[in-house]
Amino acid sequence: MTRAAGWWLRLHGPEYNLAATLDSGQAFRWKQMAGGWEGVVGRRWVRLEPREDGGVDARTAEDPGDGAWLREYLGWEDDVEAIHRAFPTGDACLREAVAACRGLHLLRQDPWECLASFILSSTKQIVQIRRIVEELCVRYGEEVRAPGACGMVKAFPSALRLARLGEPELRACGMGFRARYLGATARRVASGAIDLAELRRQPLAEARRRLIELPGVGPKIADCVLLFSCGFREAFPVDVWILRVVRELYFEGREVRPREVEAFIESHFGPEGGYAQQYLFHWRRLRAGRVASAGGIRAGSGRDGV
DNA sequence: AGCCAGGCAGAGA
DNA sequence: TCTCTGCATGGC
Repeated sequence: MTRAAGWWLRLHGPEYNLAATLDSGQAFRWKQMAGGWEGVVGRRWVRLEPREDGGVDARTAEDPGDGAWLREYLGWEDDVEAIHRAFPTGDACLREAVAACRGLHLLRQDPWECLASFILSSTKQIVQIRRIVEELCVRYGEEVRAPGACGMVKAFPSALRLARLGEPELRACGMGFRARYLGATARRVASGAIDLAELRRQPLAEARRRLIELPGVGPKIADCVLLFSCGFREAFPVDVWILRVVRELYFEGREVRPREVEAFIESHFGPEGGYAQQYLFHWRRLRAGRVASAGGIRAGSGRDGV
């Protein structure tokens, strides 16, 4: 339906958790504003508001059509109850994590935006990744129609656009040594040396190999792209938070080697491991008070309290 | 003030 | 194959 200020779309479904989904380190551009979340999906500005019944109201600046693009992006059709049933039985730790962020969905993002964002993520805190990505968009993204005084926001800049920039222009966004990796990978994507849209149609191992060939992309970032944009739900990115939480929950806090942790992960979590990973990651960060949208449930000073 | 951050690449063993 | 180190920048 349409109104003077734009278009509305109503998504019906049980218990979709916008805060947990949009503020769990999968995507970096969503802003919580006046009880809703505002961001850009592809070339569309979107405002999402949670509904009492668990559904979501979406406001757009232009005709959203049937909204299939938004349902796709939000992972709306993912049957999370079935996914929970696929988790290892008897894993009480995982059940607690699921309970703490019920309604969290994995997103299906644009592969280029996801890849570029995670190249910028290495040894950066999420708050800082947000700032760098925002700066990159403000400087080099194309305008997208939006409500408000300004009337527009910026899309995520294309690979071609970034490929044509020099390293100093990228560094100006505050990304430091990652500028060389982002520029080099942008050139590989822009030249057609790799087809990101094709990855989802390849076997996971093959897609992963292709991604790791890119400058600045190793196993962790490859897994993020596979999980957050290609729909490979068995992909399991292992970062410092996952290392920490898996050691705490399954190794009594012992400083076991990453190799050993990865072997455990591979044998334990199964085909929906990617979802399990996201629950554990977000739950652990909630507990550490590192999630802005958590508001009232912040734990103490924000330092890690075991 | 000093440690750490959704890691990766290159060097050397 | 593995371990170690440098890398830019800024939050806490």
